[in-house]
Amino acid sequence: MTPYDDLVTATRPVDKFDRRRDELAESALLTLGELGYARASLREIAGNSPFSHGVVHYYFEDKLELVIYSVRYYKARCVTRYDAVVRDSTSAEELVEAFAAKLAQTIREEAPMHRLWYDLRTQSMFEEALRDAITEIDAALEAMIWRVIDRYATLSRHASLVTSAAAYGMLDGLFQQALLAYTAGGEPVLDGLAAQVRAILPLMFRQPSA
Amino acid sequence: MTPYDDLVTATRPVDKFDRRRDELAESALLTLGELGYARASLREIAGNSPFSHGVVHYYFEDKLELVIYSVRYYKARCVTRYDAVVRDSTSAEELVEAFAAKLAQTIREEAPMHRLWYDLRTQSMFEEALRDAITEIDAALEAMIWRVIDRYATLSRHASLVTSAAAYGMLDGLFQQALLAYTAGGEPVLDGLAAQVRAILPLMFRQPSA
DNA sequence: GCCTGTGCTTGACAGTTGTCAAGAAAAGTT
DNA sequence: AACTTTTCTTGACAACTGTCAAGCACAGGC
Repeated sequence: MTPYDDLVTATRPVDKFDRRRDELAESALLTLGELGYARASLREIAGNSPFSHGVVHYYFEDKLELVIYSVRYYKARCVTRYDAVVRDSTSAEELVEAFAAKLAQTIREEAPMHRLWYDLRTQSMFEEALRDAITEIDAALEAMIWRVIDRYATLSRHASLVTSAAAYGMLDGLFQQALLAYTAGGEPVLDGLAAQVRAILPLMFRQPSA
Repeated sequence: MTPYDDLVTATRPVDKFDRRRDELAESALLTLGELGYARASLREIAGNSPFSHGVVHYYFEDKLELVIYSVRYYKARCVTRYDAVVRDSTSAEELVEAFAAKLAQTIREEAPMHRLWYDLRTQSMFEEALRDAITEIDAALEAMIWRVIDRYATLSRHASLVTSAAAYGMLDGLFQQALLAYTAGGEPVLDGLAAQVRAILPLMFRQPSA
């Protein structure tokens, strides 16, 4: 770390360090997603990476820091998952359709990551050290869902009947249920999720009298 | 086990055996609820019981069998939790009110058991050996919720707009959210849960035009 | 070409885990 | 009272865990 490095780009050395952390996080997510938090040992994690098991303590304080860093690293990317849908939809019906499809797609394509998320969120009820990070990510996910709900309200010209927390809680429940069923039963259940969302989202808004 | 024992009561020895299993399960639930599935060791479990750590393998094949037996033992009691509410309510409003209160109460009084349940359900996505038992209990919980929904439909004379699975998924999501918040923030959040349920349950039925 | 510091590997550590066998203790039978 | 069976405890086992220190490899600066 020479002085003029800092002149060129103020955060160069940190960046290099952080790039390795990201690389490790990416590898860790593979194993964590496969085995879950409790059963993913550092040796197993390192085994699925280009590095040896000792390297973790060069880049992270302990296992917990690696896990938290990893899940933050993942979730940072995916809290914008529905933003394109929100932006591009031009009618409430189109929005619901695209949103439901995207929900099913992410289960299909990233089931292990979602399993890991629910695992960590549940562990945070037993392990206080996890709580802050989980709470923060959960809030970001709630905000993500609310952008969908709010957009629906705008497009349909109907005020939402539910709070942000309630909308997130309910949709998250359906999502988790679908993930569980998908894990046991595979592909077929995803159509059910889409159908559920199509049926339920409109109920959160003032109904056209019928 | 003498022959005439079987004459007196056909299942006597089994019952005695099972009574000890229940006793062990009850102790195990204490520790499991406190530490979660992964961190609750057999020694810790036995430590919170009148027995020593070796006794587990006299009554159970392995740790998994003990855990599954324990959670089954607990859930068998509590899938009837809302039946009195269902039976005694004489109006839809009264039903919602009593149901919401009961939901909050069970978080207040049995939070560790609920944490354990969600822990095990999540672990079942990683550990196939858990899946059958979890699936079965989950179905029983869904049926429990449906009895409430169905009763509401009868009392309010409005057909339900959601399926059994959807109703369970949504309410379970809200419940889990409240449990998480309660674990971090305590008592105050429970009022929020009751309010949410009051607001949301009616949305699952055909609305009075408004 | 030597030297220094960063990056990484290796091997060991102390502690914990589920499991089980050997036998003590208790209960039941004759 | 002698003997059998059931019940339970103790102590050991191999495997596995997170952690960390010692040292190798290899870059860049002199």
